[in-house]
Amino acid sequence: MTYEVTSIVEDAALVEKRRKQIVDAATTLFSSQGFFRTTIKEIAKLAGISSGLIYQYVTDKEDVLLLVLLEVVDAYARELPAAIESATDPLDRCVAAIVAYCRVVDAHRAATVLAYRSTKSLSEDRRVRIQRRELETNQIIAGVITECVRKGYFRRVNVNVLTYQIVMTAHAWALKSWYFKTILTLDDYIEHSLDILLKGVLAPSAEKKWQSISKDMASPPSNPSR
Amino acid sequence: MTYEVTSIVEDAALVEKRRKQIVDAATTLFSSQGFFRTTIKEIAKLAGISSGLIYQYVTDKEDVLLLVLLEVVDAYARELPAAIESATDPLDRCVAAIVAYCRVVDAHRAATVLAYRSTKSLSEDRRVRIQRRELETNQIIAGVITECVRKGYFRRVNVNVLTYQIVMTAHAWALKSWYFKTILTLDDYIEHSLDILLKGVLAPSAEKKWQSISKDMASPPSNPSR
Amino acid sequence: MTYEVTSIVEDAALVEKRRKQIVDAATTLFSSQGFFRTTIKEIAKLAGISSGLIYQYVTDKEDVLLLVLLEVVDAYARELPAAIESATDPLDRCVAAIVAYCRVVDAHRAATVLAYRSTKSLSEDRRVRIQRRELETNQIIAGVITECVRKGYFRRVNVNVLTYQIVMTAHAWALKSWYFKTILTLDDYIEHSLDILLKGVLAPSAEKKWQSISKDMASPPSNPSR
Amino acid sequence: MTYEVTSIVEDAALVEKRRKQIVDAATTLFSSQGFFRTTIKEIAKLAGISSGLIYQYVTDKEDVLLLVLLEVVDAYARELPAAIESATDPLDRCVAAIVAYCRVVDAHRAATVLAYRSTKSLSEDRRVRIQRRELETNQIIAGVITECVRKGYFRRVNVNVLTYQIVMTAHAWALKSWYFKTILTLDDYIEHSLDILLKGVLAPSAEKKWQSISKDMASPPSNPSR
DNA sequence: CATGAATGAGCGTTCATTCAT
DNA sequence: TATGAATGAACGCTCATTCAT
Repeated sequence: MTYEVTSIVEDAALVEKRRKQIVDAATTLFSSQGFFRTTIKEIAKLAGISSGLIYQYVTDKEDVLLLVLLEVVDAYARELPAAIESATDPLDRCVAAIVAYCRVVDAHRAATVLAYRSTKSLSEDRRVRIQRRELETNQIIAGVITECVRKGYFRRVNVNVLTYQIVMTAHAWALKSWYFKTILTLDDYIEHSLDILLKGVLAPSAEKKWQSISKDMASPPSNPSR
Repeated sequence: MTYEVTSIVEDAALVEKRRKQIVDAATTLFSSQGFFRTTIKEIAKLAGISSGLIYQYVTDKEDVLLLVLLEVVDAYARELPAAIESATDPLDRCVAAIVAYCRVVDAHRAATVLAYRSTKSLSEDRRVRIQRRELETNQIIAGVITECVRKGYFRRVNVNVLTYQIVMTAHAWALKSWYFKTILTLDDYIEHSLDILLKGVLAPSAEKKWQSISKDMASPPSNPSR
Repeated sequence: MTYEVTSIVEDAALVEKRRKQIVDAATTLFSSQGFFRTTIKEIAKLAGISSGLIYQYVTDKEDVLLLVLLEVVDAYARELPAAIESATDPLDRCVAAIVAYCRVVDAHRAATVLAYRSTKSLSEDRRVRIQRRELETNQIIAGVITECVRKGYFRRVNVNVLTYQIVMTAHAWALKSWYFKTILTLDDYIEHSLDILLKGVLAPSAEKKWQSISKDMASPPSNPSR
Repeated sequence: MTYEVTSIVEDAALVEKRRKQIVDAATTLFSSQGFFRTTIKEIAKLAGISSGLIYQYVTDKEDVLLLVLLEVVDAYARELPAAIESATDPLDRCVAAIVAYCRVVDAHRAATVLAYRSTKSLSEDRRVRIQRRELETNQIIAGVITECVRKGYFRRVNVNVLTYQIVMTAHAWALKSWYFKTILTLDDYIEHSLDILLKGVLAPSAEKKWQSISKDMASPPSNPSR
């Protein structure tokens, strides 16, 4: 997970450690105050180091933002595959992927919102690096969808549009948490979203299978018609 | 459309005119450079007035942002109802609402993205005002969905979740336009999205009606399985 | 005397006034502490304005240095011609030029030293501008030398080398004033320098004329052999 | 050649070696970028040592500058006497001294300019040490001039002024090399300068001797009247 | 002796905001 | 009402110097 962000310090372990301190502090601060309202000195203070030291591990304030955003997209890239591997049947895998994605978003809620707010604060080339990673993650989801289509579970839909529909559904949990948090839990949200999204693409022949999966899910929608 | 934003100047018509100049300039600049990278001087210059004058119509730089964001959410509040009124049957109204929402987003792509980027730059109370407006707009959509459910067109889904699913679908066109623009047109996007979203909630008895609506739409998905 | 240094402020008279304040303050400070040890805030304070205001009249700290150095070279360009015009005979004019040059240097001692210390702190293009002005001033001296040669007062010497010999003689008064001030006065210095320099280039036929000029000079070398 | 600059390290040979590394690196960097634009890290890197180590051999960054400038003035003090000893006749010795001085300056062009730029960056007491050395070197030249005067080769001129005239002539080759390099070679420059300077002080009786010396010089002025 | 990570004071510069005109 | 010159707090960043290893 080398970030291709150059550091003056050579000791790899130290770089790892310091960067973690910096990124952790910056994530907290950027999330609550935004990139521009956060000062390098605040980051340094929260990270427990001096402000000058940050520049031994990073070239720019923008570089700190890049590191923070990479951390988020990497969390997806790390955790999604693990979730998928737990199952073999395409439909199971698809559901697992969606559930996992939503949970990762929930765990990184602040950082997810930050990505939407701050990606444009990056220089062109750094922004492109983030977008490339997002596409890579999306390919994982697109992959399981394609499996489902091949296996005849899904009717023939536009895979890319469906992929983003799923992605946006997950992101919405973070982006609109100020609203959702007032009306339902994450598990409810996942249930309802799966219900809406998958019902729309299931082939008739797969509906029975879906119902059994649906029933197995831990906490059934508590309030289906609110 | 009094914005509850205090102005020193009393002549209402002049206030209207100046604010329009300011908001237009600010929208352009905020969208391309972001809130923090844009200076009051730049806004003044583009608006064709002096920087000092801005403070006769606004208390703060943040106030300018508020005005800009209110403009966007108002565009929804203005144009959605118009689209809905064109039809009477709930399903037609629902489709019309979704299509209209997507088109409004497309017309305000930059500003929509801006809303996601910059809402958090507002102070708590101003942010809440924006969110309240967003909810009001969403109520319009929730309304037509409820109509569809009552009429038996839609099965009993969580109306609020579905509403945001629709909203996020429309917003996604703006938020991920860097990607979508490379693979399909707005019309294609709307088609595919409707296909996925509505199929998932239509009651069996309404499917025939949906098919006829679907067929009437100008440009059918040109590439359904891409 | 437009300095081709861009200012944000448009009122020409104000620009003139503020720049004078800035240049005067900067000249004092740069001379006593050097360019790098002097801060913008110090300049602002001494100039009686705020630090931010400086950037309305200058783009850079380096720009302030440029203005200061231009002031010095302009002093030469302004005062030399005046001194020369006072006489018509080439030899008289040449002596007048040298004397005048030495006096200008004396009046701008600190700034002259500054030019030697700090010209290299300028960016390439700004340094070139200064050098070009220096050459222009030198042309004035080279001109009177050429006149003297044509008139047969001077034997045929390398005009450019002699020109710089004269220039360096004058500058030396500033550059080595820490030494000269301990052993003689400016007038003495001029006398001795003229004695050495001109004797070396006078044609035999002009020696009589030189002696009469020499005798006319106010304060004869008080200590010819020290 | 103990520089009276205190070092923590005791091994004299090592001190010598390290100081040479440091001074060599610093001379290069100071000359091209100036004292303030050069960082201790850059010096350390070019010297092939760590930045911390420099402080074992020097107390200050300013101390490094002192060492560098002492090196230059020492070059004069070292090489001038050698040049003079090659001849016995005062006039020969004088010419040899001037020629040698010019050549030393040429060999240390960058460092000579550096001395003019940076001497004032030193603290008072360190600056005085440099000036004292400069005066010592000048005494060598003043010495041969005095010899010439005693021997009747030179008329009675102000020895100190003439000494500095010579010194400045040599320094000018470095200070104004941006100009001279475009119009003549070092040898031409020396020729012309000697021609102007010495002609002005030669007693009539010594002119013949001067002419024979002059003729012996390798490359006669190629362009005497330019 | 030597290293280089760490510190933190201090600088140039920007820009929202004010206010005399 | 309108202007734009003026203010000054605040920020990102640099770098001489120290010190644990």
